[in-house]
Amino acid sequence: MDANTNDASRRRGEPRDGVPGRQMITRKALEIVSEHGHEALTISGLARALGVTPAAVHNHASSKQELLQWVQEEIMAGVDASAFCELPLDEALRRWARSYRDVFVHHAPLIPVIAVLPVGGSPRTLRMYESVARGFAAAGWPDEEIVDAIVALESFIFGSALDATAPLDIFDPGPHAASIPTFGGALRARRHPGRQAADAAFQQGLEAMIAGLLAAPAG
Amino acid sequence: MDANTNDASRRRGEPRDGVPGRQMITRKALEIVSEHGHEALTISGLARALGVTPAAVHNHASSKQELLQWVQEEIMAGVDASAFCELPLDEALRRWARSYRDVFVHHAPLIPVIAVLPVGGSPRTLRMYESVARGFAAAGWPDEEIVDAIVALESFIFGSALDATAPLDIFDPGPHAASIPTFGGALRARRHPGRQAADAAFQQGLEAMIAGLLAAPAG
DNA sequence: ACCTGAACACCGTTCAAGT
DNA sequence: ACCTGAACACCGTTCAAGT
Repeated sequence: MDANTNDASRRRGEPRDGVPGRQMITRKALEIVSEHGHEALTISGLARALGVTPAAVHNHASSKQELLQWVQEEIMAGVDASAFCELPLDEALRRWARSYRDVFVHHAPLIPVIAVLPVGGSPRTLRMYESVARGFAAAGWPDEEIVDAIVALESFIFGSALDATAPLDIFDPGPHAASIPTFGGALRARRHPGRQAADAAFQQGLEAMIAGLLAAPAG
Repeated sequence: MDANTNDASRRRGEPRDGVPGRQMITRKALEIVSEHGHEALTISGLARALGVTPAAVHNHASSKQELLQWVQEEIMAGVDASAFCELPLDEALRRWARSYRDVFVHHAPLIPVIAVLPVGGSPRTLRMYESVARGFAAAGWPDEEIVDAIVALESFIFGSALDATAPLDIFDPGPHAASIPTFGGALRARRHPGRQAADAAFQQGLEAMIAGLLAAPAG
């Protein structure tokens, strides 16, 4: 039983007891995404969960885009980019990439929307990029190669997190199993079942990309 | 002027001249996505473009999910996985990955939806996986490593295509430019401007991942 | 300052009724 | 077989009116 249940007896214009504000709205939004997926994150549903009207939410977040930026800022707080000033580049990249992906696996359904969200509205995201860039620079990378490397890693991270949101039976060939003997055999030979499969693929790809990047920093 | 403009004078129940059917619906859906982005691909809008009611579209595709599977099957036809039976694995992977990404950059806004769509409904997608798996197997890869490698590459491909859909100014730091000296400098030092930036990051990442995978097939 | 209530222009989906 | 028309339960967004 939540204190924010809809109270139909409240008269119009009467303020609510708990000030909604950005903080409470963002918190509730993350709660909804965690429990019911990103398709459940609607202004209307959020307002319902807060016990107010959709128009009241719009009074704080002037658009759904702004609401998503609040969520982005909140989520990026979980990404750990602290290793770049203490560890060698490869180890720092490993830690950063894992925590980055973990955050988006935990809030998986938000990936496609946050991956294309401008970062200017999220100071925390900018600080993360600054840390990663410093790691590359400290390792002797030339300025003009750094952003491409970061974008490539981030693409892999987002793609992997996206993959982790796919249904477990995404590779189920259905009635066409007979036409894919090799791939079907490879599917059955996999070491890690269910949810762990996506993790294993991420680990393998991350090691490959880091090794490949650090072996050929000239692009 | 399209022949499919809405004809309000047609009486109810009267069949249309051009049979809509799966083929015409899919064609129109791709047209809409190419011209107006994936957010414009709605059953209602599609019906409007076809000059019928939304219910008429539902008569063929019983849900939006089914419509998207038709689109998936159509789009995957553009992915070239033919190189795996004629070229060395690394070169075949390069060709496949580039054509795969090109297809989804061309139909960019569909990535987040198709990336998590079960493949059982798309025979063409299954055939593609079979070709890639055969390429790995022919190169001597053990069965249990193949799927993870494919998934890792695919995650990077989807992530890169997703990145290509991001607004050009996604890295614009806005009022916080002063707080990111290193990253800001790296942004200005990039060799490739605008749309080419995403391509460059993809190329660098692809070479890194292929090199990394083929150097350590044991994962 | 902040909310309600009502409106507007949309969605996807279902289904009886028509031809 | 295939479509229309109407309905249902939703969206995001705006805005006058209330306190």
